[in-house]
Amino acid sequence: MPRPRSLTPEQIATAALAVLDRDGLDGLSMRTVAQELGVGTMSLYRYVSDRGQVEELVVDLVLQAVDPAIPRGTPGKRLSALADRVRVVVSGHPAVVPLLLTYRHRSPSSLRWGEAMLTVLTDAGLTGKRRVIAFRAVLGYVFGALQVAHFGPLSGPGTAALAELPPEEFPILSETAARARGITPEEEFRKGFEIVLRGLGL
Amino acid sequence: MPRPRSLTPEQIATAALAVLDRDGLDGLSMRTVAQELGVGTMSLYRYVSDRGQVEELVVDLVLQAVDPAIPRGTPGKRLSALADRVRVVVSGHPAVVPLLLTYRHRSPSSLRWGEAMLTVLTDAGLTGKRRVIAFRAVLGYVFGALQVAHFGPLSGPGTAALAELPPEEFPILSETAARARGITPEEEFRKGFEIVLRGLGL
DNA sequence: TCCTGTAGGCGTGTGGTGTACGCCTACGAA
DNA sequence: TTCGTAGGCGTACACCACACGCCTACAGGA
Repeated sequence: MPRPRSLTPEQIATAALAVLDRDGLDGLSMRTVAQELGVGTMSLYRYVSDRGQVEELVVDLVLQAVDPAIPRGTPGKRLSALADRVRVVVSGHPAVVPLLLTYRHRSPSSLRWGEAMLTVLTDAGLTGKRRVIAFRAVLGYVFGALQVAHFGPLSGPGTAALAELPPEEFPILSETAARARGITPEEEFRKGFEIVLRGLGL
Repeated sequence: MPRPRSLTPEQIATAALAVLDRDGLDGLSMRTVAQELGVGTMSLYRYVSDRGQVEELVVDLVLQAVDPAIPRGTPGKRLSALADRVRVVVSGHPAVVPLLLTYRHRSPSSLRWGEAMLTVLTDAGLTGKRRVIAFRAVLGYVFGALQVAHFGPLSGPGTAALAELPPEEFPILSETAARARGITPEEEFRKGFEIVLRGLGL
């Protein structure tokens, strides 16, 4: 066999994540990733079929850092801990947030995390269609909340602008936005997830 | 004053939405929108500062179709109806889903909808920090669920692939995915939202 | 040691993108 | 009729993803 491969998918993912962390999503391109690896742009195509696959690799690399082991405690505590692990890991790489929903379902790490969540839901007595709905609702909340927090953080200019809205037209929205300043992303995510848990009866 | 303006923001939004509905998000570009309007590409820049503003216009155009009037019924019924109006409107233009979370907070129509949701939450007795958390959780669920449904519908190839996963490694995930086939987006969204409502005590 | 087939590295080219710049001109007011 | 303003937009540039095909590094066989 001639010419052993010189790049691993993991190296590509690591390089892409470095670019993402440094220059954001706009800075991510085949050129910049190749440059980060010290390799020609077209060489990347020996290892991935297109840009989407690079994004897929980087999403999985990030989610690999989520420990899928099932924590101890009540079902509610277990689910909270599993969900919060995703929040912690993702908040370390905010630029990947927009990619999460697109590639989540193709990431093996995400699948392992999903199996863990479903295991806890099953232990809690959920089966059949109810379990499907519960799992999808949790998915929607977790990834939706991460994106809402990313694109419009409570301690950001967006919320500040809402607080300045004319009170005669938006009385409650402006008041609520003013009240929101200072709530941390961690508290927002955790208490929001508690609402979902309560809805599940856990 | 010479040369009256020949394009309105609404016309631009309508043209962009037509492109989006016809050719999807990938088909949306300044060139295609200009062509749709029968105008030169650069002429658009007399009316918008960049592509992002076109996307903003189209998101608001879509959300304008959401009636922000507060429905009758219990608080739970009111919130469900308001949320479902968003789902119905958005499902008519699936290609805008990825744009929603990015531009939601700059859309006047979205603000009016938010004020309506908050009004119901307030009528139900929520105030202060609890109201902030509740509102953000609802936002996270609504927009997250729409995206989850868009990128990985239960009756789509993604879920079918999950059902084929090795049962020894993903016993519950594969079983749950198999059970998911045939659940409509409407049912998924509505029952998921009921979980959130129950968590809010409504 | 040399040869050779395979597959990695990547330069070049194509058709797309967003948008800066600056010319031409249609138009309303004087 | 003239003139100033602002709309319309052609051209150009930098960037993008990626198809194609050449060159060459390498491992195994002779």
